[in-house]
Amino acid sequence: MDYWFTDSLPYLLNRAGVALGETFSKRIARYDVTLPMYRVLAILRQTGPKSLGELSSLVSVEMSTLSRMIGTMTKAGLVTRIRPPENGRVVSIEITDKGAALADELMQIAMRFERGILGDMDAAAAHELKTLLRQISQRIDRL
Amino acid sequence: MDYWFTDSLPYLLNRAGVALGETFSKRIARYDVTLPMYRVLAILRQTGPKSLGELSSLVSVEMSTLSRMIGTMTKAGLVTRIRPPENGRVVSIEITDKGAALADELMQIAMRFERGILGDMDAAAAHELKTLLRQISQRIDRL
DNA sequence: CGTAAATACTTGCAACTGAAACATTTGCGC
DNA sequence: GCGCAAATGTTTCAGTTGCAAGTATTTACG
Repeated sequence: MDYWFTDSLPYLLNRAGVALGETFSKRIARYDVTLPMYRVLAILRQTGPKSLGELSSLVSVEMSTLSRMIGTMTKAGLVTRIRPPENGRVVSIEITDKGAALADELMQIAMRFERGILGDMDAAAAHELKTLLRQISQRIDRL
Repeated sequence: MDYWFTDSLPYLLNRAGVALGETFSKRIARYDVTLPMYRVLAILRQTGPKSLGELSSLVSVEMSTLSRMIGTMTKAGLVTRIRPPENGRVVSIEITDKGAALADELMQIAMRFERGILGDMDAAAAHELKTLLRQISQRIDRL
């Protein structure tokens, strides 16, 4: 057998992803935000308003799930749903001041978290890793 | 701001992981196996019987979830639960012949799938990627 | 040896998820 | 313009998940 499952890319990717996600989730739990919520906030904060569909693909979350999530985030005062006059079937999600402040705070935590993990890793290697991950995503999309 | 969320490691990792998982899940759906089930089968097939706890950490799935999953896999005749005489509180999960045959078939698909993604990527780069992913997991475990 | 603590797993329950059905708005062909 | 198909979100419902509590077995300790 020339194939070893625990050396396969999907396995290693999942393992690292789950571990990272779980650990980071704990760090932000006290802000009453889940990891996907943080991702939404960070993206809105750094790239401005987005439609549900755009957000869905950016954060890799099903649209139905995201729709509900935006509902609870709206109740929490972190984002607002806006129906743009020029296109009535789109919903534009915008971050509130409160949401932006929270995003800033959480991104500080994320920065430190990432440094803690990549910290003593060769900077070039870290960059290489990210480049490869981007390539993987692209290749799958084209598949 | 010297931090760009969509360039962060957890984001890129999640994005690639979700995309890979979704695509591969579709490829094995017709065998009536979910992705986590495939992982269980592959590990059992390649490394022999495992306790629930071991499996849980190997496949990154909660033990309660896994316990139920093993239940349905047992009903499907893919694995068996065995209570070893020497330690009655452990449950040893063993793969059946049917499960082994399925695992072999699915691993062939996984092999081709991985080749399709890493195919035209530099072999050294692919290896580097895996090494880095392993390092990430280790660093988090120690965190 | 008997009881308390630890280990390993299972189950109950509330919350969450994904697929399908539904609703609304837009654009296209005529 | 009018009807119909496509685009975009929302809601419903059945199935799944994770946490906490429960059960069973083994180990430790007085």
